[in-house]
Amino acid sequence: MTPEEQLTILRRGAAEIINEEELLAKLRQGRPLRVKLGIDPTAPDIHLGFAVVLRKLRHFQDLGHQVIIVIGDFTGLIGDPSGKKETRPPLSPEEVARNAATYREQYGKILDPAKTRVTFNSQWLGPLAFHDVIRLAARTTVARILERDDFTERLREGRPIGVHEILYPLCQAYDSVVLEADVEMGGQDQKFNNLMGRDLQREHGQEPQIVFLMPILVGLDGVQKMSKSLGNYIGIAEPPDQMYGKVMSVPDDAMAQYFTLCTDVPLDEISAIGRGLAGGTLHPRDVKRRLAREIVTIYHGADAAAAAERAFDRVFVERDLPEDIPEVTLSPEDVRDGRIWVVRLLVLAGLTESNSEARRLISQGGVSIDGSRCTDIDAEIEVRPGMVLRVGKRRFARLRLV
RNA sequence: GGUGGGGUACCCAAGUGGCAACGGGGGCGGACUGUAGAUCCGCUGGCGGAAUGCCUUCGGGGGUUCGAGUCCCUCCCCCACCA
Repeated sequence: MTPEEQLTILRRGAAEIINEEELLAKLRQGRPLRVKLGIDPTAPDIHLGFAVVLRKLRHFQDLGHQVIIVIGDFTGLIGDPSGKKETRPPLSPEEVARNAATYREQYGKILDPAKTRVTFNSQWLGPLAFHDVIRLAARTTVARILERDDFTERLREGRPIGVHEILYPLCQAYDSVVLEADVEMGGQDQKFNNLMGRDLQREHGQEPQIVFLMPILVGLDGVQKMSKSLGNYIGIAEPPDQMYGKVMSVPDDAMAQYFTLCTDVPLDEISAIGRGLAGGTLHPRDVKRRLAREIVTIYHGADAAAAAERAFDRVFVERDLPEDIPEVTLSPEDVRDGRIWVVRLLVLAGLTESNSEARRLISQGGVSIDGSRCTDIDAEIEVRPGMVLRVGKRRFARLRLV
């Protein structure tokens, strides 16, 4: 494949490439490029937002390039300050190790493990002596580092900035030097850090890396970036049904971005979809169903996606019961004369956390038993095995008696 | 070392003697529908099988008061500015 063709593939979805000419020049060298991605091992599960970057790495791999994942077990001790409004508490070595292990398990769903090299930056950052760190720190200035948007903002708002946080970009940049990276991949919020790598490589007489930035995927709320801590994410290891449902809850406005960044649907087809939506010839729901199918297929296969769609329709479109309902066992002492108080029943079934919550849901009309709504807080329910309790649209339990 | 500002529920944030605690976000439920999308409405400490009922909660611990998030004492923690 010609370098120009490669560039076309790589460009898909990219937010910014600094810069394309240099990337093209590197591609023309005809050797496998070393494409680096630093991982901050804080969130243990890979979600679609993070997958955006991994998928781009996969594109590089498919074009014959080498991917190097740097698990930032050392920088993880700092916690990437990017985009953070506050200092992040450092992770313990145990946490870092556990999270790194999870990553190793999960990235194989996207990357080709045979073409992926995994490194830990404690390997080279750990042995540095304090005087090495000082020398490294001398390569840049406080003013330069404070240029970073998030630092500037925190400074202005009087929020704390730890001295160790200032070292973060330097550590990451040093990774690039050690690995002689040709390209550093990252989310858009990594721009500053990745540029620092470029500068530092130049100082070390290396050919500077290409800074390759992908957009930040918006989360399920449609506003904030997808992240584990905000709870607005779709994990790539989540079961198909759950994944499908979550994709269906993506706001309409975010669909185009998801198609571009999370699926392999060709770009011209995506813009055709966009036109169809704007012109009213395509129904947003159908488009979203397609999106959900595409995404679930990537991580679980076409069969699972089809099954997830059926399950979704069953529960949310037809308002029918799902096929698999968790069973709950009642013991005889919970039941008196074959009856039990609804509130108690819901709590015992684990459908509500407290009596108060159960009362609330009942009076709001959110509880039904065998399909008929129960609005009486005082109701005595005659228990029968196989009875199905439903709270809201999504919580179910089937009764079993001992 | 000095001065000043803070710690309230999942988060943000009001509240200077009557507080289970304004408001926003989030979450949950309902209606509607096009899906867990959009919009509108409601709920959002626990116990309590109906209470103007009881218990627990405003950084910790004491105290004043019929009554304290609110006043007093003390301790802990965070931040900024000056040096």
